[in-house]
Amino acid sequence: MTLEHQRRTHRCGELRETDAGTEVVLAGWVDVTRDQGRGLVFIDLRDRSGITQAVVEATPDGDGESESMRIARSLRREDVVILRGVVRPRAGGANPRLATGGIEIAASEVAILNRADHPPILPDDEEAARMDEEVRLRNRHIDLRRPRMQSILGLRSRVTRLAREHFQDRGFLEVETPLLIRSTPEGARDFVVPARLHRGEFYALPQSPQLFKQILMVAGCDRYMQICRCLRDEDPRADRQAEFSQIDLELSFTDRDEVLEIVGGFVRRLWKEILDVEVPELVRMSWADAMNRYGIDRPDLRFGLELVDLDDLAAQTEFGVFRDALAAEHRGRKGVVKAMRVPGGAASLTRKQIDALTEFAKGFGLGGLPTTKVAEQGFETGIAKFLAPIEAPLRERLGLETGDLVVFGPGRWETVCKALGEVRLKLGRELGQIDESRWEFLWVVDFPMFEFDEDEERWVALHHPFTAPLPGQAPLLESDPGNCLSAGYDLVVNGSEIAGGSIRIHQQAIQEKVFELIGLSAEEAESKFGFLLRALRHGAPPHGGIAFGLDRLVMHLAGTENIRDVIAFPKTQSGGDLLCDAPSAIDAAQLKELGIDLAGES
RNA sequence: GGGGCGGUAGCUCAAUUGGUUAGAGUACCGGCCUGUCACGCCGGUGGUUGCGGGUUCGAGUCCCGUCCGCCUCGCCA
Repeated sequence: MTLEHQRRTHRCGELRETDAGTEVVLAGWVDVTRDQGRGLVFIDLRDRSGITQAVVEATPDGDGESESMRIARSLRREDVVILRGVVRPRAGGANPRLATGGIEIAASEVAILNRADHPPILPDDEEAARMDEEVRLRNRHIDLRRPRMQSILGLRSRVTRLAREHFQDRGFLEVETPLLIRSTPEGARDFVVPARLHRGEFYALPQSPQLFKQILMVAGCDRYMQICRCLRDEDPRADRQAEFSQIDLELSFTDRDEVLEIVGGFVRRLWKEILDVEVPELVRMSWADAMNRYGIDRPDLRFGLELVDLDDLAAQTEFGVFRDALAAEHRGRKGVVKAMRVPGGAASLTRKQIDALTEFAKGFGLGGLPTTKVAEQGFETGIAKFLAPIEAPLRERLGLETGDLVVFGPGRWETVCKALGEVRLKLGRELGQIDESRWEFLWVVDFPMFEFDEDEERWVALHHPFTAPLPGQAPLLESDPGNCLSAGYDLVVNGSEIAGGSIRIHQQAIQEKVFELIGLSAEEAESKFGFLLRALRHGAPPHGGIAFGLDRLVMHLAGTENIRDVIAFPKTQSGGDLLCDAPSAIDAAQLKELGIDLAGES
């Protein structure tokens, strides 16, 4: 049998000095060749597992050019070849940069499985880092050959394998849920698919399997898991795609503590097995604490720069900005004054940087960003004169030291939290306060059930409208929905939300009440979510669950900040697939069959 | 929908105030080279400057429009 029809015996990253003397057959892509002249050609052969150097040599008596030598000299990058030879220690010294650097294959026979056209890009990690991502995405079949990308694909595969193993070992049943479902109100914009057999009607692609996994609980599945695709027609970000994956879980007869315990165990196992990092028992923080101290519902605990409440002290000053902020009231909530101590900030931040920070904060709705510097003799610059009367308690509360900068955020609570939270993150990054080697996990719990939507002038569910109130909080749905806490929870690592879920409403009456509060009439609720309400009537167990953002999880484990790096075939910011050039126009015949007329350009 | 940055050879980039035939590295093609591994040396091919329009004697460069990519605000139950 000729070489090109034989099977490889090893992969390109496997052979070591201990294999010396073995005859092997390797197949792969030509990474590069080094032609030393008529008598000697090196071939670096690459597959997913690594690179092995093969050598084609003229026979010592030099009886002219062999067929293998002729082929070897003709090889070009990314040609697909197979070769046979004997493993031997390197004659020319080891290459410490390769795992196989101690050996080489003395190739006796080389055959071409497939010639490659001149490749538009090369699968080189260093070049890829400089390359326009557009070019990489357009040539994804080559980009994915890079060692880094192969390694991430492998990592992602290990994560999904571990998830299936971990949860299925604990009684979770893997169940698939439909992709063509009913469009539902609330939440993100749906992707929509025309229904040929029902002219004028549409399926929606699922934003998540939420309702189906709840119905699986009603159906007695007890514990469900799925690695599923979710689709939300919203603008992407660096860590967000319209099409993404979740590790989706749901449990019956459970409570919040059990869910957090099970999920915490999985996360600790993941970090241990993938990164060999011991993650301690996960801490919990209330949403209110997170917002007040970090200005955000997913705090990055790798650094300080915490926000401190100053309402009482600010009220003792004559500073109009503080007094106005505190006097203002919005939807029953008084304005606040918060402050942040920036250690050493008086020296490390220039006037120009502070001005830029002010503009940055204004971008989040803050009226301004008063600051002052802490000197030996008192406060200097900025609003120092207003602060003089409260100097001693202010120093104590913020732990101020000479050389610090203090940043103040007066205004509506939501605005101050958002703006100072963003200022905190920006300063943390720019002042090099973030220890990239740390992993800071926490559960954020005790979310409010609702937040008020100023534009639509109605309550909207902070999590989703199937989230249950915390035990004992249900009466507040009637009396004070704005202060009713939910049984929702988010898992946060290093300021990034990697999982979120809740204990669900399993009683129809409470579900109807929540629908009513978010402005969904009984008729609408019945028409949009009737199948869920009907299920809740037919014996729904208490249940709850969670979903991991798989892509983001892999981003953290892989150490990348680009979600496209962890998705084999990602989309661009405008939702395009540059490899297959989707989306695209479709035939008039297809449109006709679907009963769709396109409106003219508007 | 808003804001910012970018688009010149296959790839990464350069091109003075608007001025000759748009250059370099690399890749690619040809030749040479028996221990390379970012191989080396010699020679060569390669351009709708994203696209369309305008100003100008003359546009990669200035103006208008548009497309595409990235970041970001809004949005993402």
